[in-house]
Amino acid sequence: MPELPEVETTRRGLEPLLVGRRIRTAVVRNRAMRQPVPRGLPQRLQGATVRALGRRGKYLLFDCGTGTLILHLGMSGRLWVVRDGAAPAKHDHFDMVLDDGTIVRLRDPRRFGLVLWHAGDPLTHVLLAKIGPEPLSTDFDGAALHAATRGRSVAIKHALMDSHVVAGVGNIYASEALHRAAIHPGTAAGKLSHASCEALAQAVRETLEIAIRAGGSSLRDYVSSDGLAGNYQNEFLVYDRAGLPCRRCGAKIREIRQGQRSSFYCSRCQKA
DNA sequence: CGCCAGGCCTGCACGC
DNA sequence: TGCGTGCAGGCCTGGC
Repeated sequence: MPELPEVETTRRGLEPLLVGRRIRTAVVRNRAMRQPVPRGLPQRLQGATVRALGRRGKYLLFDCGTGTLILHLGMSGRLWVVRDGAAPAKHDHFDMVLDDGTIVRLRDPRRFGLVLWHAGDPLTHVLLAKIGPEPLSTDFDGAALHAATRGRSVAIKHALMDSHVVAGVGNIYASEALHRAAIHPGTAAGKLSHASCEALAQAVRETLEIAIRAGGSSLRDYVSSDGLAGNYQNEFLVYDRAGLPCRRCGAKIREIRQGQRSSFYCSRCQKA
């Protein structure tokens, strides 16, 4: 479930159910995530009231007053609300039981996700401190993208996925935004003009906003649960559309490998 | 069996 | 020396 639109969709879905609620108990069934889940986490959470549910990049931030639960969904993580008290399944590693009996449950088969605790300002956490501008904020625009890419020879697709350049853009939405801006994914980031950076920053913003409006994308391992089903996968311009016609010009979408990740683009719309 | 998958970190060799 | 870069590999499970 993991790029910014999916995380934001999750955040928006959980926020009204969570904020103001007390956490009755928390259960950790498997500590072996990308980093070990802190041993004392259930004790920290027990009795805490969730004051706010925020997001920075792909990280969800549960403000508990005395500290923050930092949660990342990795590649295969999903966070949803269980209302019927259903028994946890194989990869359900973490539960928060609220004072009204609902359960917020994390399922993450690959365990690339994170469940951490941080006392104080979460933005000072080592994993968050150096993250670049939020793409939907005014901090991110053509000038910011231009400044962040000067002198860099890396492919722009790669740069977009670099969280230090801009937060929250992953493999799907990098390809999508580049198509929207008519920029070839292999273009050296530092060669982009001011105008191209402006177009690309705008395209990143539009792509993410449209995807959020669609509730994010639902791929392969998605399990429908709580009205959190996303639909943006039906609107992909290029992602996973190799060989299919470009929605804009009709030329065949191509697939290449960049840094061991798949990139998709239209060779007619997106010039090198 | 091998390959692939929405993330992200580390280590290495290399060039400037 | 120190960076940026482009790789490879690792962390895991599951689907094809």
